[in-house]
Amino acid sequence: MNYATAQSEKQGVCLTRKKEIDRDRVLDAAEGVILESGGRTFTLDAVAKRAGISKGGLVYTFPTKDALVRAALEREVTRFQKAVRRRLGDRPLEPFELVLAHIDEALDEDAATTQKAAFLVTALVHAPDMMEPARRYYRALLDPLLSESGAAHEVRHALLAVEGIFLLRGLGFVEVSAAEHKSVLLHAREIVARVLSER
Amino acid sequence: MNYATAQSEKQGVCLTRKKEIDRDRVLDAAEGVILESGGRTFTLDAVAKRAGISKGGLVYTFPTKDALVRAALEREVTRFQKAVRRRLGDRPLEPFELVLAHIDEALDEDAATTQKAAFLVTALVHAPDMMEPARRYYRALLDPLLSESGAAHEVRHALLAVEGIFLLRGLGFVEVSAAEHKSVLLHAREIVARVLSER
DNA sequence: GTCTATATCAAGATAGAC
DNA sequence: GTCTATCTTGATATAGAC
Repeated sequence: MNYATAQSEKQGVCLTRKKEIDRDRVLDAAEGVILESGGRTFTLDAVAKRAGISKGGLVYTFPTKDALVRAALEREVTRFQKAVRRRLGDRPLEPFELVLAHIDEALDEDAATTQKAAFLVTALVHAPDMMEPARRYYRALLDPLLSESGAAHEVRHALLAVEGIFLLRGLGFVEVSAAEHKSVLLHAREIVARVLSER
Repeated sequence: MNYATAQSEKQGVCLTRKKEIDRDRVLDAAEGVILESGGRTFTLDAVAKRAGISKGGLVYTFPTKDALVRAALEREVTRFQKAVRRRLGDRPLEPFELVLAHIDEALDEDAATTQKAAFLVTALVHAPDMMEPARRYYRALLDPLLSESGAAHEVRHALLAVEGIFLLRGLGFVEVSAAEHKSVLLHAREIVARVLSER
């Protein structure tokens, strides 16, 4: 059957055959549009144009706008999550160490990446029920800290400060230089590191 | 002239004449729609219906959607700002005390009000350049803390944690009970109060 | 000053050619 | 699998009656 033939052709490495739409390239375009326009002109046309494909091709790859937003958010969250896990090596996911790794990863990303992730928040407005990936991530990070123990208080506070500057800046509520942002993260890191060393 | 007559009739207390559209009622409706729908069905029709007026009447009162969003945000920010100022009485706007008053006011508001304000963030996506009121407020609050002095570090950190839980919760990234939210704010308040008393 | 009815336009989604 | 062209919807904004 030529259907099966087409399938196998698709899965192999094709240098000569018709190009397939690169999902990552599309997601980059989507994030780029959101980042630059702040969400107002976050339209399928804009994404397609930026990705250098037609709207039909875009819609074929991501059947709905929700699917596009979900994929963009999911990619961003899992990328960050994997980077955090990598820092922990094969150690178990101990709550305080998880927070420390989270902060360290945030410190390592440059301002542009931070901004990029923050503006994904904007996308949520277009598809508010698509934030499950982000919710899962934050739950793992924050839930263990919502108990009432003293040290958890401190770590929770540090984590919230990190997210606070991240969101305030990303949403455009405050203008904060990269240096000031970094200074906040370093302070938070100090606190968590101290708590960890004192145990 | 009957034009002047109509004007004076409008300005006086009219019990019998045709009612004038209550701007606050409209803004309440706008916030209600945003709050319940998360911004997706934040449409003029929805606002008009909720306010119990026609779309024409709505558009007459707020000529554009941007004007509506701006007014809603401005009202919310100035309301909060005035409440904070009231706490300070006639004292000058000393940075640390300002932060303390900000936290105290946030503590006094119930969860619903907090959520309401947080979801106004959603409205910003519809009119991103309308956030000047919020930016002004945050600038006054945060800028004095961005210096490098040690005490400012601590106060800044506390403030950011407060805003962090506020935004994470308001945007739906984490599910936090009212009690947990309050606990975070109380911890932050403790820190700022201690810094103030130690000076 | 407020309402009804409508023009206008843009965006998400579809159908069919290649 | 991707593209062009089109359909459909729904939302902003306007025009004109009351």
